[in-house]
Amino acid sequence: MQVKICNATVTCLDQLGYAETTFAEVQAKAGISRGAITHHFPTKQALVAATAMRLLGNAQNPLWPHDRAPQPVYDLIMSAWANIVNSAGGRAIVEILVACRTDPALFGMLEQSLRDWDKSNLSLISARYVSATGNRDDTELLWSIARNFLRGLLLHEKFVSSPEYLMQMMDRFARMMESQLQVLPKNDVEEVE
Amino acid sequence: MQVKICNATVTCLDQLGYAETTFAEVQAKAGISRGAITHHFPTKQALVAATAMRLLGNAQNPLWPHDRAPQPVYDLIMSAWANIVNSAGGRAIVEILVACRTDPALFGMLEQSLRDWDKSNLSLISARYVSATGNRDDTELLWSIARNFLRGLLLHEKFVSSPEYLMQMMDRFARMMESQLQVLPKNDVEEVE
DNA sequence: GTTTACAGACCAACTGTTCTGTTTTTATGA
DNA sequence: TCATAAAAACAGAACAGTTGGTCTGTAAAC
Repeated sequence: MQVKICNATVTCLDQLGYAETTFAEVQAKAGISRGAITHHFPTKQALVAATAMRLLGNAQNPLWPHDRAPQPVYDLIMSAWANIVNSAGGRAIVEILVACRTDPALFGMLEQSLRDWDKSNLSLISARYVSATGNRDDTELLWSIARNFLRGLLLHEKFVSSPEYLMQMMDRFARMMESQLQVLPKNDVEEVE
Repeated sequence: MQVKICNATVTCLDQLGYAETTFAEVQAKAGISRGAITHHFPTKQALVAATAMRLLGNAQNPLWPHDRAPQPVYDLIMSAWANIVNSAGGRAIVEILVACRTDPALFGMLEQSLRDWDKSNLSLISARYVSATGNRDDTELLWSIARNFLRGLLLHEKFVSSPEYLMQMMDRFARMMESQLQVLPKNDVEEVE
Protein backbone atom coordinates (compact mmCIF):
# COMPACT_ATOMS: atom_id res chain seq x y z
CA MET A 1 0.00 0.00 0.00
CA GLN A 2 2.76 2.42 0.95
CA VAL A 3 4.49 1.49 -2.27
CA LYS A 4 1.34 2.19 -4.24
CA ILE A 5 0.90 5.57 -2.54
CA CYS A 6 4.50 6.61 -3.13
CA ASN A 7 4.37 5.58 -6.76
CA ALA A 8 1.28 7.69 -7.28
CA THR A 9 3.07 10.54 -5.52
CA VAL A 10 5.99 10.28 -7.90
CA THR A 11 3.64 10.47 -10.86
CA CYS A 12 1.92 13.52 -9.38
CA LEU A 13 5.18 15.29 -8.61
CA ASP A 14 6.39 14.65 -12.12
CA GLN A 15 3.22 15.67 -13.91
CA LEU A 16 1.78 18.33 -11.61
CA GLY A 17 4.67 19.64 -9.53
CA TYR A 18 4.98 19.85 -5.77
CA ALA A 19 2.25 22.41 -5.16
CA GLU A 20 -0.40 20.56 -7.15
CA THR A 21 0.54 17.24 -5.62
CA THR A 22 -2.43 17.15 -3.25
CA PHE A 23 -3.90 14.39 -1.16
CA ALA A 24 -6.91 14.37 -3.46
CA GLU A 25 -4.75 13.94 -6.52
CA VAL A 26 -2.61 11.19 -5.06
CA GLN A 27 -5.75 9.46 -3.84
CA ALA A 28 -7.30 9.53 -7.31
CA LYS A 29 -4.09 8.47 -9.04
CA ALA A 30 -3.60 5.53 -6.69
CA GLY A 31 -7.26 4.56 -6.66
CA ILE A 32 -7.51 4.39 -2.90
CA SER A 33 -9.23 6.25 -0.10
CA ARG A 34 -8.23 9.39 1.65
CA GLY A 35 -7.84 7.63 4.97
CA ALA A 36 -5.26 5.24 3.59
CA ILE A 37 -2.91 8.08 2.82
CA THR A 38 -3.35 10.05 6.00
CA HIS A 39 -2.96 6.89 8.02
CA HIS A 40 0.49 6.15 6.68
CA PHE A 41 1.56 9.74 6.11
CA PRO A 42 -0.07 12.22 8.48
CA THR A 43 1.20 15.31 6.66
CA LYS A 44 2.01 16.22 3.12
CA GLN A 45 5.64 16.68 4.04
CA ALA A 46 5.76 13.17 5.48
CA LEU A 47 4.29 11.79 2.28
CA VAL A 48 6.75 13.59 0.08
CA ALA A 49 9.70 12.83 2.34
CA ALA A 50 8.88 9.13 2.32
CA THR A 51 8.56 9.24 -1.44
CA ALA A 52 11.93 10.92 -1.69
CA MET A 53 13.61 8.30 0.47
CA ARG A 54 12.12 5.55 -1.64
CA LEU A 55 13.28 7.23 -4.83
CA LEU A 56 16.78 7.68 -3.50
CA GLY A 57 16.90 4.05 -2.50
CA ASN A 58 15.90 2.96 -5.98
CA ALA A 59 18.28 5.40 -7.63
CA GLN A 60 21.24 4.12 -5.63
CA ASN A 61 22.82 3.30 -8.95
CA PRO A 62 21.13 0.63 -10.98
CA LEU A 63 23.69 1.78 -13.51
CA TRP A 64 26.77 -0.15 -12.55
CA PRO A 65 26.01 -3.58 -11.19
CA HIS A 66 28.60 -5.07 -8.87
CA ASP A 67 29.28 -8.04 -11.05
CA ARG A 68 30.10 -6.25 -14.28
CA ALA A 69 32.81 -3.89 -15.38
CA PRO A 70 32.00 -0.19 -14.90
CA GLN A 71 30.69 1.65 -17.91
CA PRO A 72 32.96 4.13 -19.67
CA VAL A 73 32.60 7.65 -18.29
CA TYR A 74 30.85 8.89 -21.40
CA ASP A 75 28.28 6.10 -21.37
CA LEU A 76 27.61 6.46 -17.68
CA ILE A 77 26.81 10.14 -18.02
CA MET A 78 24.57 9.52 -21.00
CA SER A 79 22.62 6.74 -19.35
CA ALA A 80 22.41 8.63 -16.06
CA TRP A 81 20.60 11.36 -17.94
CA ALA A 82 18.29 9.08 -19.87
CA ASN A 83 17.51 6.59 -17.12
CA ILE A 84 17.81 8.49 -13.87
CA VAL A 85 17.70 12.27 -14.01
CA ASN A 86 15.34 12.65 -16.94
CA SER A 87 12.88 10.05 -15.69
CA ALA A 88 9.69 10.46 -13.71
CA GLY A 89 11.62 9.76 -10.53
CA GLY A 90 14.40 12.17 -11.40
CA ARG A 91 11.98 14.94 -12.18
CA ALA A 92 10.12 14.22 -8.95
CA ILE A 93 13.38 14.52 -7.02
CA VAL A 94 14.05 17.92 -8.52
CA GLU A 95 10.57 19.05 -7.53
CA ILE A 96 11.31 17.91 -4.01
CA LEU A 97 14.70 19.62 -3.90
CA VAL A 98 13.13 22.88 -5.01
CA ALA A 99 10.36 22.53 -2.45
CA CYS A 100 12.95 21.90 0.26
CA ARG A 101 14.43 25.31 -0.39
CA THR A 102 11.33 27.08 0.89
CA ASP A 103 9.53 24.45 2.98
CA PRO A 104 11.33 24.19 6.33
CA ALA A 105 9.29 21.19 7.49
CA LEU A 106 10.16 19.18 4.40
CA PHE A 107 13.76 20.32 4.54
CA GLY A 108 14.08 19.16 8.13
CA MET A 109 12.80 15.71 7.26
CA LEU A 110 15.15 15.24 4.33
CA GLU A 111 18.29 17.20 5.12
CA GLN A 112 20.25 14.44 6.79
CA SER A 113 19.07 11.71 4.45
CA LEU A 114 19.98 13.67 1.37
CA ARG A 115 23.39 14.49 2.78
CA ASP A 116 24.02 10.84 3.58
CA TRP A 117 22.82 9.69 0.18
CA ASP A 118 25.05 12.20 -1.48
CA LYS A 119 28.08 11.00 0.43
CA SER A 120 27.46 7.32 -0.09
CA ASN A 121 26.69 7.81 -3.74
CA LEU A 122 29.93 9.66 -4.30
CA SER A 123 31.83 7.03 -2.37
CA LEU A 124 30.40 4.31 -4.53
CA ILE A 125 31.25 6.03 -7.76
CA SER A 126 34.69 7.16 -6.63
CA ALA A 127 35.55 3.53 -6.02
CA ARG A 128 35.23 2.83 -9.73
CA TYR A 129 36.43 5.99 -11.41
CA VAL A 130 39.39 8.22 -10.77
CA SER A 131 40.33 11.74 -11.74
CA ALA A 132 43.21 12.28 -14.13
CA THR A 133 45.02 13.87 -11.20
CA GLY A 134 44.66 10.65 -9.25
CA ASN A 135 43.12 12.63 -6.41
CA ARG A 136 40.06 11.07 -4.87
CA ASP A 137 38.57 14.37 -3.70
CA ASP A 138 38.90 15.61 -7.24
CA THR A 139 37.00 12.58 -8.51
CA GLU A 140 34.14 13.35 -6.16
CA LEU A 141 34.13 17.00 -7.17
CA LEU A 142 33.85 16.04 -10.82
CA TRP A 143 30.94 13.69 -10.26
CA SER A 144 29.19 16.25 -8.09
CA ILE A 145 29.57 18.69 -10.93
CA ALA A 146 28.09 16.15 -13.31
CA ARG A 147 25.06 15.56 -11.14
CA ASN A 148 24.39 19.24 -10.71
CA PHE A 149 24.74 19.85 -14.42
CA LEU A 150 22.23 17.12 -15.23
CA ARG A 151 19.77 18.51 -12.71
CA GLY A 152 20.19 21.99 -14.12
CA LEU A 153 19.63 20.64 -17.59
CA LEU A 154 16.26 19.35 -16.45
CA LEU A 155 15.12 22.92 -15.79
CA HIS A 156 16.29 23.99 -19.20
CA GLU A 157 14.84 21.08 -21.14
CA LYS A 158 11.55 22.68 -22.11
CA PHE A 159 13.28 25.79 -23.40
CA VAL A 160 15.99 24.21 -25.46
CA SER A 161 15.79 25.17 -29.12
CA SER A 162 15.66 21.54 -30.24
CA PRO A 163 16.11 18.09 -28.75
CA GLU A 164 19.25 17.73 -30.85
CA TYR A 165 20.78 20.77 -29.21
CA LEU A 166 20.19 19.23 -25.82
CA MET A 167 21.96 16.10 -26.97
CA GLN A 168 24.85 18.20 -28.23
CA MET A 169 25.16 19.72 -24.77
CA MET A 170 25.13 16.27 -23.22
CA ASP A 171 27.73 15.06 -25.68
CA ARG A 172 29.97 18.06 -25.14
CA PHE A 173 29.75 17.77 -21.38
CA ALA A 174 30.34 14.03 -21.40
CA ARG A 175 33.43 14.47 -23.57
CA MET A 176 34.75 17.13 -21.27
CA MET A 177 34.27 14.84 -18.29
CA GLU A 178 35.83 11.97 -20.18
CA SER A 179 39.00 13.99 -20.48
CA GLN A 180 39.13 14.41 -16.70
CA LEU A 181 38.06 10.98 -15.51
CA GLN A 182 38.87 7.37 -16.24
CA VAL A 183 37.61 3.97 -15.20
CA LEU A 184 39.68 2.49 -12.41
CA PRO A 185 41.57 -0.66 -13.45
CA LYS A 186 40.01 -3.59 -11.68
CA ASN A 187 42.94 -4.41 -9.40
CA ASP A 188 43.03 -0.85 -8.11
CA VAL A 189 39.47 -0.99 -6.85
CA GLU A 190 39.41 -0.74 -3.09
CA GLU A 191 36.06 -1.72 -1.68
CA VAL A 192 34.32 0.96 0.28
CA GLU A 193 31.80 0.40 3.01
CA MET B 1 3.86 50.66 -9.39
CA GLN B 2 4.46 47.69 -11.66
CA VAL B 3 8.10 47.80 -10.65
CA LYS B 4 7.15 47.77 -7.00
CA ILE B 5 4.82 44.82 -7.53
CA CYS B 6 7.40 42.82 -9.46
CA ASN B 7 10.09 43.48 -6.91
CA ALA B 8 7.84 42.19 -4.18
CA THR B 9 7.09 39.17 -6.34
CA VAL B 10 10.79 38.42 -6.68
CA THR B 11 11.21 38.54 -2.94
CA CYS B 12 8.23 36.22 -2.47
CA LEU B 13 9.45 33.75 -5.08
CA ASP B 14 12.86 33.69 -3.48
CA GLN B 15 11.72 33.35 0.11
CA LEU B 16 8.48 31.40 -0.25
CA GLY B 17 8.64 29.60 -3.57
CA TYR B 18 6.20 29.71 -6.46
CA ALA B 19 3.28 28.00 -4.73
CA GLU B 20 3.34 30.27 -1.68
CA THR B 21 3.75 33.37 -3.79
CA THR B 22 0.14 34.46 -3.43
CA PHE B 23 -1.61 37.70 -4.20
CA ALA B 24 -2.05 38.28 -0.48
CA GLU B 25 1.64 37.81 0.17
CA VAL B 26 2.79 40.08 -2.66
CA GLN B 27 0.27 42.66 -1.56
CA ALA B 28 1.59 42.65 1.99
CA LYS B 29 5.24 42.67 0.89
CA ALA B 30 4.68 45.60 -1.48
CA GLY B 31 2.45 47.47 0.95
CA ILE B 32 -0.28 48.11 -1.60
CA SER B 33 -3.86 47.09 -2.20
CA ARG B 34 -5.21 43.95 -3.77
CA GLY B 35 -6.80 45.84 -6.61
CA ALA B 36 -3.52 47.35 -7.69
CA ILE B 37 -2.10 43.91 -8.44
CA THR B 38 -5.11 42.42 -10.17
CA HIS B 39 -5.47 45.56 -12.25
CA HIS B 40 -2.03 45.26 -13.78
CA PHE B 41 -1.81 41.47 -13.68
CA PRO B 42 -5.18 39.74 -13.95
CA THR B 43 -3.82 36.27 -13.19
CA LYS B 44 -1.04 34.85 -11.12
CA GLN B 45 0.67 33.58 -14.25
CA ALA B 46 0.62 37.07 -15.75
CA LEU B 47 2.19 38.45 -12.59
CA VAL B 48 4.94 35.87 -12.53
CA ALA B 49 5.55 36.06 -16.27
CA ALA B 50 5.94 39.83 -16.10
CA THR B 51 8.31 39.43 -13.19
CA ALA B 52 10.34 36.90 -15.15
CA MET B 53 10.63 39.22 -18.15
CA ARG B 54 11.79 42.02 -15.91
CA LEU B 55 14.36 39.78 -14.25
CA LEU B 56 15.70 38.58 -17.56
CA GLY B 57 16.01 42.14 -18.74
CA ASN B 58 18.01 43.08 -15.68
CA ALA B 59 20.15 39.96 -15.89
CA GLN B 60 21.09 40.65 -19.49
CA ASN B 61 24.67 40.67 -18.29
CA PRO B 62 25.62 43.45 -15.97
CA LEU B 63 28.81 41.42 -15.81
CA TRP B 64 30.71 42.59 -18.85
CA PRO B 65 30.18 46.24 -19.63
CA HIS B 66 30.69 47.21 -23.23
CA ASP B 67 33.42 49.69 -22.48
CA ARG B 68 35.74 47.42 -20.54
CA ALA B 69 37.72 44.35 -21.37
CA PRO B 70 35.89 41.06 -20.78
CA GLN B 71 36.62 39.30 -17.51
CA PRO B 72 38.73 36.15 -17.56
CA VAL B 73 36.63 33.01 -17.92
CA TYR B 74 37.28 31.94 -14.35
CA ASP B 75 36.24 35.28 -12.91
CA LEU B 76 33.14 35.50 -15.05
CA ILE B 77 31.88 32.13 -13.85
CA MET B 78 32.59 33.00 -10.25
CA SER B 79 30.85 36.32 -10.38
CA ALA B 80 27.93 34.91 -12.37
CA TRP B 81 27.32 32.56 -9.48
CA ALA B 82 27.69 35.14 -6.75
CA ASN B 83 25.90 38.02 -8.45
CA ILE B 84 23.36 36.46 -10.77
CA VAL B 85 22.42 32.85 -10.19
CA ASN B 86 22.75 32.78 -6.42
CA SER B 87 20.89 36.04 -5.90
CA ALA B 88 17.26 36.69 -5.08
CA GLY B 89 16.55 37.18 -8.77
CA GLY B 90 18.41 34.05 -9.79
CA ARG B 91 16.61 31.94 -7.26
CA ALA B 92 13.31 33.45 -8.37
CA ILE B 93 14.09 32.54 -11.97
CA VAL B 94 14.72 28.95 -10.99
CA GLU B 95 11.40 28.85 -9.17
CA ILE B 96 9.74 30.12 -12.32
CA LEU B 97 11.53 27.62 -14.55
CA VAL B 98 10.41 24.78 -12.34
CA ALA B 99 6.85 26.09 -12.29
CA CYS B 100 6.87 26.32 -16.09
CA ARG B 101 7.47 22.61 -16.27
CA THR B 102 4.03 21.83 -14.84
CA ASP B 103 2.05 25.03 -15.38
CA PRO B 104 1.01 25.18 -19.05
CA ALA B 105 -0.42 28.70 -18.78
CA LEU B 106 2.82 30.08 -17.39
CA PHE B 107 4.87 28.08 -19.86
CA GLY B 108 2.90 29.47 -22.77
CA MET B 109 3.52 33.03 -21.63
CA LEU B 110 7.25 32.57 -21.21
CA GLU B 111 8.33 29.96 -23.72
CA GLN B 112 9.20 32.29 -26.57
CA SER B 113 10.71 34.98 -24.38
CA LEU B 114 12.95 32.54 -22.60
CA ARG B 115 14.07 31.01 -25.88
CA ASP B 116 14.88 34.45 -27.27
CA TRP B 117 16.71 35.52 -24.15
CA ASP B 118 18.72 32.35 -24.23
CA LYS B 119 19.76 32.91 -27.80
CA SER B 120 20.65 36.57 -27.40
CA ASN B 121 22.52 35.90 -24.22
CA LEU B 122 24.64 33.23 -25.85
CA SER B 123 25.24 35.49 -28.83
CA LEU B 124 26.48 38.23 -26.58
CA ILE B 125 28.85 36.03 -24.68
CA SER B 126 30.09 34.19 -27.75
CA ALA B 127 31.18 37.51 -29.17
CA ARG B 128 33.72 37.87 -26.37
CA TYR B 129 34.86 34.34 -25.65
CA VAL B 130 35.86 31.52 -27.92
CA SER B 131 36.27 27.80 -27.51
CA ALA B 132 39.74 26.30 -27.75
CA THR B 133 38.52 24.62 -30.91
CA GLY B 134 37.75 28.01 -32.40
CA ASN B 135 34.25 26.80 -33.15
CA ARG B 136 31.50 29.25 -32.31
CA ASP B 137 28.85 26.59 -31.76
CA ASP B 138 31.19 24.92 -29.33
CA THR B 139 31.56 28.18 -27.43
CA GLU B 140 27.82 28.43 -27.05
CA LEU B 141 27.57 24.83 -25.94
CA LEU B 142 30.14 25.43 -23.24
CA TRP B 143 28.41 28.49 -21.87
CA SER B 144 25.07 26.71 -21.94
CA ILE B 145 26.67 23.97 -19.92
CA ALA B 146 27.97 26.53 -17.46
CA ARG B 147 24.57 28.11 -16.98
CA ASN B 148 22.88 24.79 -16.42
CA PHE B 149 25.53 23.72 -13.96
CA LEU B 150 25.08 26.89 -11.94
CA ARG B 151 21.33 26.45 -11.87
CA GLY B 152 21.70 22.87 -10.80
CA LEU B 153 24.06 23.94 -8.07
CA LEU B 154 21.34 26.15 -6.69
CA LEU B 155 19.19 23.10 -6.00
CA HIS B 156 22.06 21.40 -4.25
CA GLU B 157 23.17 24.36 -2.18
CA LYS B 158 21.22 23.56 0.96
CA PHE B 159 22.49 19.99 1.02
CA VAL B 160 26.15 20.59 0.44
CA SER B 161 28.31 19.34 3.29
CA SER B 162 29.91 22.74 3.78
CA PRO B 163 30.07 26.10 2.06
CA GLU B 164 33.72 25.43 1.35
CA TYR B 165 32.85 22.30 -0.56
CA LEU B 166 30.49 24.29 -2.74
CA MET B 167 33.30 26.72 -3.47
CA GLN B 168 35.56 23.81 -4.36
CA MET B 169 33.00 22.64 -6.89
CA MET B 170 32.78 26.12 -8.32
CA ASP B 171 36.55 26.37 -8.49
CA ARG B 172 36.93 22.97 -10.10
CA PHE B 173 34.26 23.69 -12.67
CA ALA B 174 35.61 27.12 -13.47
CA ARG B 175 39.09 25.70 -13.99
CA MET B 176 37.69 23.04 -16.29
CA MET B 177 35.89 25.68 -18.33
CA GLU B 178 38.99 27.83 -18.34
CA SER B 179 40.84 25.06 -20.12
CA GLN B 180 38.20 25.01 -22.86
CA LEU B 181 37.54 28.71 -23.34
CA GLN B 182 39.50 31.89 -23.76
CA VAL B 183 38.81 35.58 -23.99
CA LEU B 184 38.67 36.77 -27.59
CA PRO B 185 41.45 39.20 -28.47
CA LYS B 186 39.92 42.61 -28.97
CA ASN B 187 40.53 42.89 -32.71
CA ASP B 188 38.76 39.59 -33.32
CA VAL B 189 35.53 40.76 -31.75
CA GLU B 190 32.82 40.94 -34.36
CA GLU B 191 29.86 42.92 -33.14
CA VAL B 192 26.60 41.00 -33.01
CA GLU B 193 23.16 42.53 -33.15
C1' DG C 1 -16.52 62.46 -20.33
C1' DT C 2 -14.22 58.43 -21.11
C1' DT C 3 -10.45 55.69 -19.96
C1' DT C 4 -7.01 54.25 -16.75
C1' DA C 5 -5.29 53.42 -12.00
C1' DC C 6 -6.17 51.97 -7.71
C1' DA C 7 -9.01 50.28 -3.44
C1' DG C 8 -11.21 46.72 -1.08
C1' DA C 9 -15.17 43.55 -0.45
C1' DC C 10 -16.83 39.10 -1.97
C1' DC C 11 -17.06 34.23 -3.30
C1' DA C 12 -16.75 29.53 -4.87
C1' DA C 13 -13.33 26.11 -4.99
C1' DC C 14 -9.85 23.70 -2.96
C1' DT C 15 -6.26 22.31 0.64
C1' DG C 16 -4.27 19.97 4.60
C1' DT C 17 -5.72 18.10 8.65
C1' DT C 18 -8.68 15.96 12.07
C1' DC C 19 -12.24 13.04 13.31
C1' DT C 20 -15.23 9.08 13.78
C1' DG C 21 -16.39 4.55 12.01
C1' DT C 22 -15.38 -0.18 10.00
C1' DT C 23 -12.63 -3.98 8.63
C1' DT C 24 -8.58 -6.76 8.79
C1' DT C 25 -4.54 -8.42 10.86
C1' DT C 26 -1.83 -9.72 14.74
C1' DA C 27 -0.81 -11.10 19.40
C1' DT C 28 -2.07 -13.65 23.38
C1' DG C 29 -3.37 -17.24 26.51
C1' DA C 30 -5.51 -21.47 27.61
C1' DT D 1 -6.29 -24.82 17.79
C1' DC D 2 -8.93 -21.43 18.53
C1' DA D 3 -11.42 -17.72 20.86
C1' DT D 4 -10.63 -12.99 21.82
C1' DA D 5 -8.64 -8.70 22.73
C1' DA D 6 -5.76 -5.24 20.97
C1' DA D 7 -3.76 -2.92 17.41
C1' DA D 8 -3.12 -1.67 12.93
C1' DA D 9 -5.07 -0.68 8.25
C1' DC D 10 -8.34 1.41 5.83
C1' DA D 11 -12.71 4.27 4.54
C1' DG D 12 -14.84 8.55 4.19
C1' DA D 13 -17.16 12.59 6.31
C1' DA D 14 -16.27 17.15 8.23
C1' DC D 15 -13.93 21.55 8.85
C1' DA D 16 -11.36 25.82 9.20
C1' DG D 17 -8.24 28.38 6.53
C1' DT D 18 -6.54 30.01 2.16
C1' DT D 19 -6.45 30.78 -2.76
C1' DG D 20 -7.21 32.91 -7.31
C1' DG D 21 -10.37 35.42 -9.52
C1' DT D 22 -14.35 38.65 -9.95
C1' DC D 23 -16.98 42.44 -8.84
C1' DT D 24 -18.36 47.15 -7.54
C1' DG D 25 -16.81 51.66 -6.12
C1' DT D 26 -13.76 55.85 -6.32
C1' DA D 27 -10.17 59.03 -7.77
C1' DA D 28 -7.13 60.81 -11.21
C1' DA D 29 -5.57 61.66 -15.86
C1' DC D 30 -6.08 62.53 -20.48
